[in-house]
Amino acid sequence: MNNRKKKYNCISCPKKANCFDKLSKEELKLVDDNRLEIKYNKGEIICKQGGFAYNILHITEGSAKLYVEHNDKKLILSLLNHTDLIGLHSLFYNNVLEYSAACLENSYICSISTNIISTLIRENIEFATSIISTLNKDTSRFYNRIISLTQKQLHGRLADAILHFTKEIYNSDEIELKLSRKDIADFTGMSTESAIRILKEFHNDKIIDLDGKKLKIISHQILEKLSEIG
Amino acid sequence: MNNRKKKYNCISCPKKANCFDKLSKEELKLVDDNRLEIKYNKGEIICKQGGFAYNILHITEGSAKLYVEHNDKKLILSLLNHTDLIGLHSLFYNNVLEYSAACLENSYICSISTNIISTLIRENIEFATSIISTLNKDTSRFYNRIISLTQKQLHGRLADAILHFTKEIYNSDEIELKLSRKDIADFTGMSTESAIRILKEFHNDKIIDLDGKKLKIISHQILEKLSEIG
DNA sequence: CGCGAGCTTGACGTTGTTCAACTAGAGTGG
DNA sequence: CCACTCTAGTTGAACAACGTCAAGCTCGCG
Repeated sequence: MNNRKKKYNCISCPKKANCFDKLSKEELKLVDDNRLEIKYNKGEIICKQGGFAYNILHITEGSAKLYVEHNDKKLILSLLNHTDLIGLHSLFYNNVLEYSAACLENSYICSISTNIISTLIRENIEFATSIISTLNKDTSRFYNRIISLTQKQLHGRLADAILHFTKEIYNSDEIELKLSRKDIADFTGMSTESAIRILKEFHNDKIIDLDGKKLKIISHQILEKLSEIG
Repeated sequence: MNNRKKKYNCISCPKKANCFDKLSKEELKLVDDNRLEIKYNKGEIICKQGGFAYNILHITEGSAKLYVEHNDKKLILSLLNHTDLIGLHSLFYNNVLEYSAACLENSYICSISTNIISTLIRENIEFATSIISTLNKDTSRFYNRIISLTQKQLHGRLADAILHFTKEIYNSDEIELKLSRKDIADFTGMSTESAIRILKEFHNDKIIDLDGKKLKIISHQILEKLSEIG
């Protein structure tokens, strides 16, 4: 499996997901020997809803969107970066993926067989509890998403999205979005036109400063308020 | 802790959640010795969003609704019966609950300290993987819920709900709902009035037969179609 | 018998989508 | 270098979906 030169290796990889910190050097070596490193271009699909879930994916470099599809409509559930693993939700449950993921920029993805991960879970209880912790963190994000999407109106949903991007994804008030307007609409569960209209409204009302994909928060206070009142 | 007479005991309990099948008799004894059995009346709250998550709850008899609250509005995420455990999503992650649960009828609830469950997870890897499986099954239900709630219109959402109740909760085409009209609305993310109107529409169109809380499916086909087209 | 909670109905207003047209910018081939 | 095309982004108007409000109803219960 090691027939291609890899850019990273698991033992020294500075971007490995948290749960891998629980693994010994020998265990990391096992992962390293059994992974593939794949380069994807912007827009390419990493894994597909309805397909087999044989691998756990890790974004070593780049970023991706995770989404579910229904009748040609998409809902982006989350944005992924190197802190996330894709596919954990199929472990010990089913081997069919319930979501798709696609790259938002050119990315390097590590692919590890679920067998390897399952084996490590069975052999290293610290790793196992860390996986449970990771799963539950994901679920926690779901609760926030589902409240936002079902209980709030467009302005509240968009405020949530902007706060999520700046606080949790980029950790900066001034960001360069990798999402298209349609992606923003798919993330907030509204039509593209509505997303554009409200973004412009926020801009005109000096809540944000928006120039193409450059976004800067001007008033945290108003965004938080909009998020709260829904 | 054993100062009150209990109606059930873990070793012989016919209704224990699946993951407890992985425990030895000694381990089940440990659970049995460290649990409380509490009788709740219909409508009473079992656990509260924002409160501490010190216990894992199991519905030994009865049923409950699990919901999230935001600005006085509720969204019922799922209906619970004896196959479910409440509180697993806080394990190894945080000790604050992200949802509430309330009884839909008079119920017996077992309360087990998360410490006991954590210990068992660390000591019994089959139990641990079974917990992961349970968590992932829950997440899978979330995917369906979030698609239903965000991508479908009222008729599709209500069709989803009816199919869910009959197929997954009661496993019968003819059921006696324990939910009020408002609960149905909270489950499908619509106003009470809309829920009533569309239920009546389904009744008039001979898709279901509805008399108070007695519900019978007449046309699976149309319900499935409505669910599909959204 | 009267009270109150849950249920039901119709009228109306708001929210958000759809549709169609238009614009700007990036890539392509002659 | 200039049409040409293609895609993403933008705008306004019409329309549909859905919630809100207010009123009336029903049924169980004290």
